[in-house]
Amino acid sequence: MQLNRLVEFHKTMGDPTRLRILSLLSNGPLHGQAIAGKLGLTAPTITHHLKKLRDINVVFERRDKNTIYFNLNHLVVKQHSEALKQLMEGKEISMVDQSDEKQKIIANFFTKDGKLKTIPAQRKKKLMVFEHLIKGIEKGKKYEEKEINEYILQFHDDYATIRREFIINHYMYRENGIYELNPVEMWAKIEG
Amino acid sequence: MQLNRLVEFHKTMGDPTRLRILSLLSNGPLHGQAIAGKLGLTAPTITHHLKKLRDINVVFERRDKNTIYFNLNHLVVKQHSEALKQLMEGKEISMVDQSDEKQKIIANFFTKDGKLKTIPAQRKKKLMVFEHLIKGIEKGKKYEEKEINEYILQFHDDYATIRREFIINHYMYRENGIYELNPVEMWAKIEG
DNA sequence: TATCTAATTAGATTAACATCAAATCAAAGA
DNA sequence: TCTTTGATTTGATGTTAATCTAATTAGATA
Repeated sequence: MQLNRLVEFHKTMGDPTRLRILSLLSNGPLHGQAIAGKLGLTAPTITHHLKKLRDINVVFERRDKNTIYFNLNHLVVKQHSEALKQLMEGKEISMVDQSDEKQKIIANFFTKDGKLKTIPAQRKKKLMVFEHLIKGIEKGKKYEEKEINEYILQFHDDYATIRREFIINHYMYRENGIYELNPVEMWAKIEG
Repeated sequence: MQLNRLVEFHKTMGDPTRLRILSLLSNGPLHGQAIAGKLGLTAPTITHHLKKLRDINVVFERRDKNTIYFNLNHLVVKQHSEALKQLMEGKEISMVDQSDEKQKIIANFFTKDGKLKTIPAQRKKKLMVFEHLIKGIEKGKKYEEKEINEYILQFHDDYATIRREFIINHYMYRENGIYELNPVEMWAKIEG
């Protein structure tokens, strides 16, 4: 987890209007005007806040005709909450003041706001990146394919490819459309 | 959990300097000048940030001679992380838009930033307040007395009284100085 | 094509806030 | 009492950000 991302996350959550928007979305998708109405604010204000919420990937949108429905992405919230708790337990902020070789390689493939620039071509590096991505997935929890897609989307548009790679390299397994994290021993080995 | 408190918490966490201070404190207490030195900032700046961190009870201080050592309070961080996750799961923001009778009584005993104004004299109300306070304690986890004190301190100065009440009314039990939450069935009953 | 609807952008206003230098405060020790 | 040391307060400065109104864009439908 990068310090920057964590700061942006909390800065975004530190506003009553945005928390209320998320609270509304927790009951299901809504379109902009509905949100504006329920909160007694104007449409531009809602657009403003939704942009910030999108920036940290905690909401995403689906279009239907002229109307855009905004959806909540629970996973991203959980991931950041976890990161903060770990920071409090003395865990290092990686890829910022970390000089470790492996961390440096990984950092090269991400933008400063945490997006994956490209999927590495080299197998070894690719696996390092996947191991990093998988960190937000909880052990022992069952995920719908849709949830996995939304989770990956915060890092990269091509969620289908990456989701497939998670399976191929045994980071996760799938059963009847339900995904779950594999134990570490099963993951593809990074040689060298 | 009140919306205001959650907003203040996240606003406070949404600053790189403050996250770095907390990261430093996770390795043990430090005094102001030490923090300033490590972060390359001036003393007034550190004072400024520590005040904000104290406001949300995520740090507390102990004096030794002329020097003030700042300590991290893990529990409060965990509590707020949990509250946010629950908000995302559709749980209501209590005591804000909640009209429920019981919630109203409780709300009367707290300031808008979550401090307990007084310990209720009436037994029934007192128990309601205790049930509210205990919400940040994790089931099945063992706590040192010191941790319990620090946890209570975020609500009220007289942590000794309240800690004792927790035991008397069977919200928690103590064994060899280690505290743990009791199952709900054991708690004192609120009649009426 | 003209029109309706939902969302966004632009620009303005106002409030909050991070940081620093200089001044002040408070406890300890000489 | 005087000095030292660590922490805080004050005031200034520059920046970020929440919200609104008015104007604009972009799809959909008639």
